[in-house]
Amino acid sequence: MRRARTKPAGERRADLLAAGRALFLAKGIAATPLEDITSTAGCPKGLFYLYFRSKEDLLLGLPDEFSAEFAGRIRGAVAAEADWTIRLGACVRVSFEYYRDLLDLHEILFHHAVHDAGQHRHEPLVAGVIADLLTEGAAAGAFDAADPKMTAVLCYTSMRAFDPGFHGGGGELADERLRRAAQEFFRRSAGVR
Amino acid sequence: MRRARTKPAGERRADLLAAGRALFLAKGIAATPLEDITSTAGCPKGLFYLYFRSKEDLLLGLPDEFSAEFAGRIRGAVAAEADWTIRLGACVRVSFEYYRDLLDLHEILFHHAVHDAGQHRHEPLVAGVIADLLTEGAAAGAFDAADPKMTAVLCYTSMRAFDPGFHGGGGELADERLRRAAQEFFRRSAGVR
Amino acid sequence: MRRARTKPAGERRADLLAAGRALFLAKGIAATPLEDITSTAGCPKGLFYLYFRSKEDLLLGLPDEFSAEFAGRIRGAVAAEADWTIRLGACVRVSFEYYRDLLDLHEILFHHAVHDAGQHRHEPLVAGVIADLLTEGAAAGAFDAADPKMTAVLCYTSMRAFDPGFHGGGGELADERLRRAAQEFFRRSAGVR
Amino acid sequence: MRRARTKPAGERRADLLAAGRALFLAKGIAATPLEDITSTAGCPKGLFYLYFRSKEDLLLGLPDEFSAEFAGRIRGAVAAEADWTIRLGACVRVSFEYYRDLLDLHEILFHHAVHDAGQHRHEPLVAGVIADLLTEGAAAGAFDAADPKMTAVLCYTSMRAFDPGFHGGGGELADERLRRAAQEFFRRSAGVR
DNA sequence: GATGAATGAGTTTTCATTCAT
DNA sequence: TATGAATGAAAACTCATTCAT
Repeated sequence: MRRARTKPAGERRADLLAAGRALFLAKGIAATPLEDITSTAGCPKGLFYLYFRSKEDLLLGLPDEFSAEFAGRIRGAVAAEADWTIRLGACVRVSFEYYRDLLDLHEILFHHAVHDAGQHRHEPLVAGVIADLLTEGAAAGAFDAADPKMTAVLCYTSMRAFDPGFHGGGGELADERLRRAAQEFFRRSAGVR
Repeated sequence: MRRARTKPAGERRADLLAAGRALFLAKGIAATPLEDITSTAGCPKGLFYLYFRSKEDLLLGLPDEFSAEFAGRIRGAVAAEADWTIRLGACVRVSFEYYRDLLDLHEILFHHAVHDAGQHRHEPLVAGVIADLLTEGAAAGAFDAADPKMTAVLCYTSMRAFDPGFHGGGGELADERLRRAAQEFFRRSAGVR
Repeated sequence: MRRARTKPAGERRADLLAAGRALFLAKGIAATPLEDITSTAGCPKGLFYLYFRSKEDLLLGLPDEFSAEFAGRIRGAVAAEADWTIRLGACVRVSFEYYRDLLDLHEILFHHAVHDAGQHRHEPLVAGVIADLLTEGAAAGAFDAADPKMTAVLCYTSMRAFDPGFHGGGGELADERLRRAAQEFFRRSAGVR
Repeated sequence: MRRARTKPAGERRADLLAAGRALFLAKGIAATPLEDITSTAGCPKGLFYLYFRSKEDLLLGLPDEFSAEFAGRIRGAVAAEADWTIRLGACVRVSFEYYRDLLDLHEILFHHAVHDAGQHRHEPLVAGVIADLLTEGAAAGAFDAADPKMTAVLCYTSMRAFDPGFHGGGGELADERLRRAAQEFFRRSAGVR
């Protein structure tokens, strides 16, 4: 029929969110006019305001989504393993992948938030998952981090190195080196026995 | 005399750079109109274009300044010590201080660069200093990092945890914990013997 | 049953008219989106167009209502009295009351009409009632207005002074003074013998 | 030279004010886009915001201008006469003229203000001038208004009858009748001896 | 050089009205 | 009949950059 002018509200909202996500990632927030978002989402400009109060409002909707997704991915990968060291490795692997996909957006949103709503409320989620991993691993006698919570924060922030931007055009080789270094880096930080 | 309208070119440029830095930090790049910069710098709007080709041009001038300053501070602190482990500690200490002052601007510029000029040209400088420290320390038999360069990148990125935003309102206590955890974190990563 | 979605057409129309009246009064015509009207009336947006051709059409429906109501009230009050001077007093009293309730809306509609449909078609009604009073009173030998019709117009317009806005926050005392002054004012204008 | 891209600030502001005045009068506030104002004033859109913070701000600038002008005109005409009854007549004549020119704008602004800033702060000025006339005339033994202040308010509001809209297309004859009736109306209200 | 008024393309946002369901 | 998502033209406002003085 190809009619479908009307879409379920949830889907429309998701389309707009996705369009915003893609465009902010590609060009930055300020450089993305609202009209680009709606045309990418395949809807007229005015419809945007049926789902979001303003451009700002769209921005506010994105971080939660991602932080939750990131945290969920790590948790899932960790839960799939039994051995603590392997769990730690899984955490690193998944994060590496995630950053490759979404870090930039994460960062963009993160920084936008700084100027606006004040503090970064979406970060702790991921750092918390890592902290849990370190704490529980320590309780199980597998790790030995002096201050799991703070260590988790440091581990979390170090992940930004996974952003391809950090080592020019190293290519696959550099990637592989980075993965390996990160695995070692996390193991040492966690104090793997 | 009421003259004094004229200022040495170097000073004017510096004033504008400083004004930009302060305002970008406070409100973000997109949210800072050029006029705010000139009025903060205390000069007429038109004068701006005598010192910079465009707003963008001002942005481009800032990162080098900071990256060099950061790298220089670390290098200085490291050089002031003889023992490798203490040098590492000094590196962490200085970085902590630096981030407290300037991280946000650093980040803002960093992210602006991503969408614009492409790759982050100012990061490697600092990561390079850390890499040198790890490499030289390893050569001296004090450290044992498998891949000093990559480890340095990870160490460098982890420093973002020093951003006060990362742990709500922890206050002095949390700061102290973080400093201590960071020292341990770096020592482990470096593989201090 | 959860039915009751349907309402008699007359009632729906009245609800919308009432909602428009209240909102135009509170915020002005231009500042009142159609959606506010329908939501205040408790009906979906689309339904509006079943009862009115356009927003403009709603506006057009309001003045007649009010002008007729106002004229009717005066006529009623006048008819209830026998003495001409008392009749004039009743006219003033009723007008005072009416203006306190509805002047603003009256004015809003009046002004809207100016730019739109051209001339104020609802004013003459009230002025006409006053003109009748003056003319008939004069015929009965009770009044002596040189030009009853024009005098009636002047009397009618002077009533705008009853708008509370015209004398700040005078309170009850100022109100009483105004009532008294208006009574005298009308008596003199009518040339009460 | 016909250059003159630049204009004295005062003149530009006045041009915009005048353009706004003319257009609001002709089409109403809501129906006048900002761009019409600037194009009428012969300047680009953006320049508007150098002189006014917003469209609203322009509106706010108009009433004072007019109320002062109106009051001034009356005062001037009154001062030019010696006899109190003639003074009253001059007041009516001048007001009649004024209303013919500017009433609509006056009214438009008046009503806009109602919804915005609340109370009509510009009316009292004119009513005050009339009140002075009545009070001083009474002191001189020429008038006899029971409550000069309230009577002045009633006289002032009655002037709205001068708005051509109030008697359809009566033409010159109706105008003459209205002038005459108004003169008589004011004389009676003032209680001319 | 120095100045700040001028410029106008580009953005966000609003909302009356339509229309598929 | 009833609904509210869809539509897009139109409006307000911003601001980097230019340029006459």
